[in-house]
Amino acid sequence: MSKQSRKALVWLRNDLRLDDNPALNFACENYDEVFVAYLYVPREEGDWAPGAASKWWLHHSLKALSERIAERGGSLGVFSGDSSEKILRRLLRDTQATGVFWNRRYEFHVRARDEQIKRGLGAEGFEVMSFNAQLLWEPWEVSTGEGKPYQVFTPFWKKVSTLDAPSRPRALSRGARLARFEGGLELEDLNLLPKLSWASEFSEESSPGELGGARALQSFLKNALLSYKGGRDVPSQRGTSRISPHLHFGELSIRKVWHLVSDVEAKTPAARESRETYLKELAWREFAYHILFHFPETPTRPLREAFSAFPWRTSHKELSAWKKGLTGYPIVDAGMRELWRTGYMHNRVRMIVASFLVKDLRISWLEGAKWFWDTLLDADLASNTLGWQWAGGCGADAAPYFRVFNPTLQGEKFDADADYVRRWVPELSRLSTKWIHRPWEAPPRALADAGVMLGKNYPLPMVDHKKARSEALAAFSAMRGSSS
DNA sequence: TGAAATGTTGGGGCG
DNA sequence: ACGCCCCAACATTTC
Repeated sequence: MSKQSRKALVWLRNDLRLDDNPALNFACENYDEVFVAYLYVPREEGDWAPGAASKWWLHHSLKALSERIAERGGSLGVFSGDSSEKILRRLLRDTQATGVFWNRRYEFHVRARDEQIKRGLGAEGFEVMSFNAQLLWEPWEVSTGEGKPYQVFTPFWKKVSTLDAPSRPRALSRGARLARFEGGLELEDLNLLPKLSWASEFSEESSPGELGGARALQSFLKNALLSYKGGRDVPSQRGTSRISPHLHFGELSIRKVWHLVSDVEAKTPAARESRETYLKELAWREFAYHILFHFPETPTRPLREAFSAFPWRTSHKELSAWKKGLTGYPIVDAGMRELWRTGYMHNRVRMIVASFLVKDLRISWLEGAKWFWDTLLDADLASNTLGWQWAGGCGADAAPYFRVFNPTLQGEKFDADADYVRRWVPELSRLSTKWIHRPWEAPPRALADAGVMLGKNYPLPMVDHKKARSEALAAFSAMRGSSS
C-alpha cells in the first residue's frame, strides 16, 4: 500500500524569505508537499494596517518571493479577504493539507487572532505550530530577577548578554521542492501600489526582497560596520546598515545578521566598539518587541501614565508644515523631505524631527508615529512605538522630557558641511556652510547672493526654538504638578 | 542618543 | 613681583 502524500501549508507573514525560515524548514522536513501562502488581511491589524510606504515594499517583496519560490518549482499563493481564518480553512480544504505552520508575530491584535486560529484548527486535528523567525530572544524568555519585564534598556542588554547566543541560521535544504498553488490572486489584485507617482524614487535607494536584503547587509559589513560608532551619526554618509525594512518584512533573518556581525573580525579597539554598538542596536529592536509584547497598549497610549495628562497642542496647520518639511529649520526640513521622497530617514535625523514635533511644536508623539507609519518603508509597530515614546519622554527608558534637541546645533554638529541639507533642501544649497543651518541669522547680502528669500522661497522658522523650549519645559512641569 | 546655565580654574595682560 | 581682572576652557548643575 503506497503511503499517501502528506501536505502542509506554510502561512507567510513578516517572514518573506526562504532562508532560515523555521516554519518553512519544519514543513519541508516533515511533509511531502509544501504549499506557501501569503494572506493580505489588513483589517485584522487593528489600528495599524500597513501604511502606504509599507504597501509599496510589500508588493515588491512578494514579487521577489514569488520568483524565489518559482525557482523551487512552486508558486506563492496570494489571497486576500476579511478573515485570515476563513481563507486558511478554504486553503486547507482545497490543498488537502493536514498541517499549517507559521512564524510568530507580536502585535496584540495579531497575536489574539493567531491564537484563536491555532486553537480552532488544532482542535480539529490539524497539526498547527508556530515558530520564531523574527527575534533573537522571545519577549517572554527575558525577565528581571523578579520575573517582570524590563522597562530600561541597559539592564535588558545586560540580561540578554548572559543568555545563550541565538541559534545559528539554517538554510532551506537544497532539495526542498515547493508546491504549485491554484486559484490565488495576481499580486496586482492586492492594489498595494500608490496611485500617484509618489513612490517613483523609492526604488533608487531600496530593493525589496531577500536578495536585496542580503546585498544591503553585505555592503554594510564590508563598508560601514567597523566605523559604525561615529559613522552612524552623519546623515550625509552611508554609515548605517539600512536593513530595517528587510528585517521588518523578515526578508533577512535576524539570527543571520547577528552571527554575521559577530563573526566580522575587528582588529582595533575602535572597530570592536563599533561592532558592539551595532549589536546593541539590534538589541534595541529586541527591546522594542519586548515592550510591545508586555505593554500591548503602547502604540496608542503612553507607557508612563502621567503623560496622559500632558497638554499636547493641536494644530493641523503646524503638523502639516512639519510633514511637508516647511518648518524653517533646515535639518528638520531636510529629514522630512528625505522621508517623503525616499520612504527612509536617517536615524539621527529621525530623533531631531521627532524632538521638534514633540517639544518645539508640542504636538503629540502619536501624530508623528502615525505619519512615520504611513511614510516609512521600514515602519514597524514595535520600533516606531518605542522610538516615538522615547522622543516624547513618555515611554520605556525615554529621554527625560527636559532633554530638548536644538535643531540648529544638531545640524551644525552632525551635518557640519551641510551636504545633507543641500541635498534635500535645494533652495538653500548655495548658502554658505556658516549660515545654512541658521538662515534667519544670515546677513541679507549672504541670503541674496544665495538666492534665498526667507518667507518666500524658504520659510522663516515657524517657532523660536528658545521660546518653544521654555514653553515645553513649562508644560512639562505643569503636568507633573497636576499629576502628583 | 542634549543644551543652557552656572561654577571653577588658570594663564596672561596690566597697573 | 604682585594682585587684580578678564575670559577662555573646562566642569558641574539645572532644566
